[in-house]
Amino acid sequence: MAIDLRISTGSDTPIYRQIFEQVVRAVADGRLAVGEQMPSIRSLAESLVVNPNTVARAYADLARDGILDGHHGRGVYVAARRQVLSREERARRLSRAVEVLVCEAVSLGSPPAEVRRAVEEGLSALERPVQGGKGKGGRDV
Amino acid sequence: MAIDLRISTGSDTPIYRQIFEQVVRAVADGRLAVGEQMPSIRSLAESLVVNPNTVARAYADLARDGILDGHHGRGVYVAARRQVLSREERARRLSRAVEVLVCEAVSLGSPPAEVRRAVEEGLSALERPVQGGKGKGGRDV
Amino acid sequence: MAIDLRISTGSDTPIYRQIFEQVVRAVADGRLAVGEQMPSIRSLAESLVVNPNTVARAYADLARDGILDGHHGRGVYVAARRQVLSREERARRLSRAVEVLVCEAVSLGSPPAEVRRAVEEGLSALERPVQGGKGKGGRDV
Amino acid sequence: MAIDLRISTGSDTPIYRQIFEQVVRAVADGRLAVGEQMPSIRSLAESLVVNPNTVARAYADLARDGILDGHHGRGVYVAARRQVLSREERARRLSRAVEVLVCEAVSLGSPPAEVRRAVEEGLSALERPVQGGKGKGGRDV
DNA sequence: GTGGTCTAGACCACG
DNA sequence: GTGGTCTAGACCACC
Repeated sequence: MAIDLRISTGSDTPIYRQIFEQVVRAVADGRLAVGEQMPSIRSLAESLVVNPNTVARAYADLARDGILDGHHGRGVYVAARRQVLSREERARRLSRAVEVLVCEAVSLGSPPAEVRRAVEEGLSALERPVQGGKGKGGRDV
Repeated sequence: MAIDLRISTGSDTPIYRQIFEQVVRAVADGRLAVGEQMPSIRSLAESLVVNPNTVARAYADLARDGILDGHHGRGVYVAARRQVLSREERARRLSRAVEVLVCEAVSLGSPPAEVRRAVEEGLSALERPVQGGKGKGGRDV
Repeated sequence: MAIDLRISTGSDTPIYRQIFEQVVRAVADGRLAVGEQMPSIRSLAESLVVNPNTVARAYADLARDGILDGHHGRGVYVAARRQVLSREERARRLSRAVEVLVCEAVSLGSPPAEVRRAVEEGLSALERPVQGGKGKGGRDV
Repeated sequence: MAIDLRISTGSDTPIYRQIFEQVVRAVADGRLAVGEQMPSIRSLAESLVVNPNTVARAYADLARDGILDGHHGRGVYVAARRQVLSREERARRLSRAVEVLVCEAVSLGSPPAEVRRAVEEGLSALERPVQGGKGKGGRDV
């Protein structure tokens, strides 16, 4: 199998977004090579036990962002990586994401050191291969 | 000084959440002092041109998290800081927030170093409370 | 089995709070098992003849306290039990609840012994979970 | 001074109720003797720094329950103690108050032992003279 | 179909 | 005047 996806129905992240993010990450990691064929929408939906519409939405978002290509009946492929966002836009989105994190930390009363530790932990997982589900555990309801 | 709030109706962040976040940050920054009275639900709703229920929801969430304290007929006040959630719950929420950030970073193609820099920038605002300037003339509410 | 809820509109306890309390007790009693699906907001609202928002508020409060877990488009489920609040916060809330009870007892002229007896009676329901009887034919929702 | 009242504006118990309950308790304790004159509405309101309407409401509730008597221009007096509620009604109210406490305990995840301890603590304060404010601290906003 | 957000406006409790 | 509760009904996101 080309890619190992884990979705968690217990997460508050929508399933289509989880698929999106994990594919993006797999491409970034090199676990999915440029030109490689993705599983079809229906087969992936079946193996993940989710609605095909959900997979279709993830694939559509990935195609929109230039990570995947095709899906006109001949299969879906990993596209050549290219920057779709300007440097400014990327910085804006990153700092918005950080803002959300910091706000959560402040509202929790977590000190900066605790935030840094959590961020390092989150980032460290980035550079190592995935070794299982993340979040609250897959398929928990 | 009260507080200068700005909301954007076009954002994908709900209005009540925008209010929540801005109040949290204002309290963390020291722009809102403990014991200070917040604008009333009705007056804030009027100046933001949103429904009073929306403001009420934000205030209720802030009260639930121990940031504000509301009293029947007497207004809403900035509460003394206290830890409401258990250590486990805080860790759970913090790591979920980090995961969202990391996924966003990966999706943006931002390397870990860039994430760390952005986080440090976000955290730095917490460690240097506002020093009493009058601002640039934003619309106080 | 779902759950048999009854609300009274004439009570001074808000409807959303009545729902909250009954669900809490049902979970504590074992009448609602972890992972079990709750009736949908709309269907419960219809059978209780209240506004869906009222049920939604009760469900939201229950989710906030870690008793239920709701997912977009997939319904609301009984969550795994966990400690959400810090020890200090729990002690604070518990002692406030006790104070209300004691004041009521004093106002009623009930001696301490009577209060202790009533408390034991109230607590005993927690320690003997329901044993699977079908009830007396209450209107299940 | 005949009676020492402490009100806490930080409590979620209405001020008029706090006054009510403390007077009831003082009568039960014997700190207020039958026939003793109460401070006037306006003087009590002034010393507690609350609205006279609030004191008036408390006195009215106390008169309704047969704890106070008079206030037709000749002052308010502690009435002869008498049972105003039937045994059944008292039991019903007490068990409702216990129900609220138990529900709170369950939703907090506090075990029965913790509840018993908190109740004992609350009851023990009953039999000793008051030695200061209770709750979150008087006059805190 | 599900839950989440927002608006509009009513009514009540508290001070 | 304040905040809290409830209703009615709209629109959106997710599955």
